[in-house]
Amino acid sequence: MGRRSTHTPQQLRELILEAAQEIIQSQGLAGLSAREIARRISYSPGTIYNMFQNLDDVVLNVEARVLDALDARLTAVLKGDGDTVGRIERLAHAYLSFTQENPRLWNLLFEHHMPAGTDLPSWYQQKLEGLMARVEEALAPMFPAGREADRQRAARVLWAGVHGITSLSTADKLSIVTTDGANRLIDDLIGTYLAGLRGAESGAGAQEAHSAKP
Amino acid sequence: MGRRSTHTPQQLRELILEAAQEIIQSQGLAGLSAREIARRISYSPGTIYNMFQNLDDVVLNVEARVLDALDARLTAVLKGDGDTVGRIERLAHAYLSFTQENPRLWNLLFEHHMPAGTDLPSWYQQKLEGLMARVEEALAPMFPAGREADRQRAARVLWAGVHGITSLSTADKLSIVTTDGANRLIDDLIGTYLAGLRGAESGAGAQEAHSAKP
DNA sequence: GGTCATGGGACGTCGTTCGACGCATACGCC
DNA sequence: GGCGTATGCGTCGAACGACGTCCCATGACC
Repeated sequence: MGRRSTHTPQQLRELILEAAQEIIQSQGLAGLSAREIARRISYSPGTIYNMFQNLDDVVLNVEARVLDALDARLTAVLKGDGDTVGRIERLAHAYLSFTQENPRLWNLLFEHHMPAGTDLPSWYQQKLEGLMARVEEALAPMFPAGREADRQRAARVLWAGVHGITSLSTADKLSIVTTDGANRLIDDLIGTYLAGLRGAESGAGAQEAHSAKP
Repeated sequence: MGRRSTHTPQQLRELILEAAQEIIQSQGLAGLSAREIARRISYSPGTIYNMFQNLDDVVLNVEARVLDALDARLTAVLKGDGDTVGRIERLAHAYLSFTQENPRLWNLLFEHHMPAGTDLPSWYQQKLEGLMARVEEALAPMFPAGREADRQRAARVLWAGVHGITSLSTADKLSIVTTDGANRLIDDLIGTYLAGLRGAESGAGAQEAHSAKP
């Protein structure tokens, strides 16, 4: 069979990723197969291997799309204004909504592993750091200059905490009945943790939450 | 080939689960196959289907063993005494150590999903609640009688928070370099969250879900 | 001798490879 | 410029080994 010239290589890549994403979205990673992708885009399985190294490579690129979509969502939410706590809560709830709207795509990020011996590509790590940067950004007003390390740690703790609540709740492993439960837990985490942060600050006299340092 | 009578059904089950656990431990869930289990225990693949419904069933029972092992570890850690915060931190670090010693077994709990339409069995949910009960237990001294709902929420938030840190850290998705990083984040979470709890208590006499922000 | 655990082949699936095919393009020739 | 041929390479689909699962003749135990 000769070349078709119906799609440019770039279009073909997108076609494959789009199909793969749809399959994962509706049937989970376990439902993904090279043959099923090929069927959907009316190409043969072999063609996929012209564009990607293997199925893992396809999956990794779908993950990239998911991370981008999540980042877009968080970025949009940060556009509005409001007090610091409110912004953080909006971020967290946006994260939770995203995972609830796209549970299988989000699960993909954690159930798919690189074959042994190969690390995550650096662009992947950069996308992760970009997400974390959103939290640090929202957290910035609470930390005076010079406390970047503290801000970074707080951002990671909150990010991981929200992730944990989200993860256990979508996996149905937190003994939570309602969706609302996860939202409440997130508010509790953020409210209480930030209260603890402020308490430590004022208690130690090192810094004040919202006021400028003398 | 006739019956062997070299193993009782119960022994055979254990043999299968043991082999499956070893495979997952060394190669991850993706490396597990009925044929590989059969090879290791010197039975044929068909025999596995006499003892278990299918491979998912085998995996689910391996998960049960992992949950039991984790529970035993947490229980042992709670035996000692110390102040409340110390006990909680010991719990959390025990959880983290367990996941670091058995990363693939622990991952199993989250990368394996029930086939669509079937829920987690109730005994599985009970094991999860048993784990959560450990946290509530350690948290008990901080809550007066009548605040069981608050204690339950705090336990879930802390459990999920530690889980999130652990999860992202073992998946290498928290931009953490050292193992020590995860430990520090956990201490920060517990210390700061509990400080926030205490602040809310002394301020309002009792904490409330959303009003924890002063 | 009857029961039934067991072995192992069968079926349809999978990921991945690879050589043959034939379309799109480039070139040679008139 | 037009036409025929040669070349390159995108594409197909068969092939391979491994997979989950099913099935039933077999033959070891009671």
